[in-house]
Amino acid sequence: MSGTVRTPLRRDPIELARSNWIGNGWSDAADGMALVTSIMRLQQVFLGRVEGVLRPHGVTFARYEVLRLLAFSRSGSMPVGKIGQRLQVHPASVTNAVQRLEDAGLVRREANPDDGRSVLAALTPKGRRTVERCTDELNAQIFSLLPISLAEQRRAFRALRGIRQAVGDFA
Amino acid sequence: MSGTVRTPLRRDPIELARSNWIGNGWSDAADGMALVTSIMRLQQVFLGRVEGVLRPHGVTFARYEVLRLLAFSRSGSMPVGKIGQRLQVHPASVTNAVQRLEDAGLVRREANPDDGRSVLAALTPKGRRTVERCTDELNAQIFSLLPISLAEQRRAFRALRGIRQAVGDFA
DNA sequence: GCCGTTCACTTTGACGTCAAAGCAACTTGG
DNA sequence: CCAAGTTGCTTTGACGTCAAAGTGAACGGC
Repeated sequence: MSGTVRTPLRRDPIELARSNWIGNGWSDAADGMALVTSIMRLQQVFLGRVEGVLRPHGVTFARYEVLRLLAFSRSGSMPVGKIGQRLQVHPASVTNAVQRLEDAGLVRREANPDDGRSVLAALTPKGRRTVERCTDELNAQIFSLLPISLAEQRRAFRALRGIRQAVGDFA
Repeated sequence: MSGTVRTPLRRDPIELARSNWIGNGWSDAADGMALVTSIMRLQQVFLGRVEGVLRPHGVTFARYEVLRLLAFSRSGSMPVGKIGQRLQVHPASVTNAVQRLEDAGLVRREANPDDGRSVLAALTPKGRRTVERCTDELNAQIFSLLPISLAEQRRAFRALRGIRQAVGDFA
């Protein structure tokens, strides 16, 4: 969709919605609506950019996150269920991602010797090379180039972390 | 998935990732990574909550946004292309949403008398009743109850708006 | 007045996400 | 020690999103 918006809109559509909210007597919800909507929109923007960087490497953001997590782990492998907990995604999504990563030769499935129900996902050498390259590009092209100051990034992060904590994302 | 996370994680997984970033010498990208990841995660959380509120009304968030936009318009109708621009979503997504809203009797498609290529989506009375009920519930159950102060909501909104503007979301 | 281009929308296909159901392995109470 | 319940993962189905291709209407230059 990024490529579809020919002309940037004159006025911020979220400010417009906020005005409409206030005009309808919903002032007490206007700021929350604006914040939630902003988050929705930015997720869409960032996801598009991130996938643009990752596409040449043949991975999506969901799969990159799995690779990244495995690369940080001591052994380079982890039970599928634990991946889901750490990334906070549905088990079915992890199954899907690991399946495709395995098809691409970036990950190998192994039996868990400690638990016959569990499946380990293990990084292959190719997977490790891929994740390092992807990380370098994401850092260089996106994460280190956000168009607001570091101080503002940290402030925004802290505010959002407050929400995440309050909704029970972590203790 | 909300219902799938049994136990909140001990430590914030994003803080963990941030530590790993710094430990790997990617300090200049760590804050950006943390902010982007937070946005991704919160989108998931809020989308889940919003859809939970809307589900009993038989609409999804994507469809609700279309209804809400139409309800704010003078005539209660709008070309589908303009809907896509205002909501900043791909034309195919609008086609999809309008199709399902029409199937549910919440919207009617009409020819645009001014342009034979264009299709108008027009709110039906049932659509208008639905969107008002949905808005009331979203306001009461989500937007007016965010677990950070109004001041923090506004600060976070402004920081995120700065990003949205910088990436060309609006002029 | 025509032809080529642009524009508005739709269709198709790939992908990720969640919910719910299914299955096999592990655990627990009696 | 076995039946009942729980846990870890997979499968299936519905939905939204984007990219790319397709269709038909409108426009613009000659």
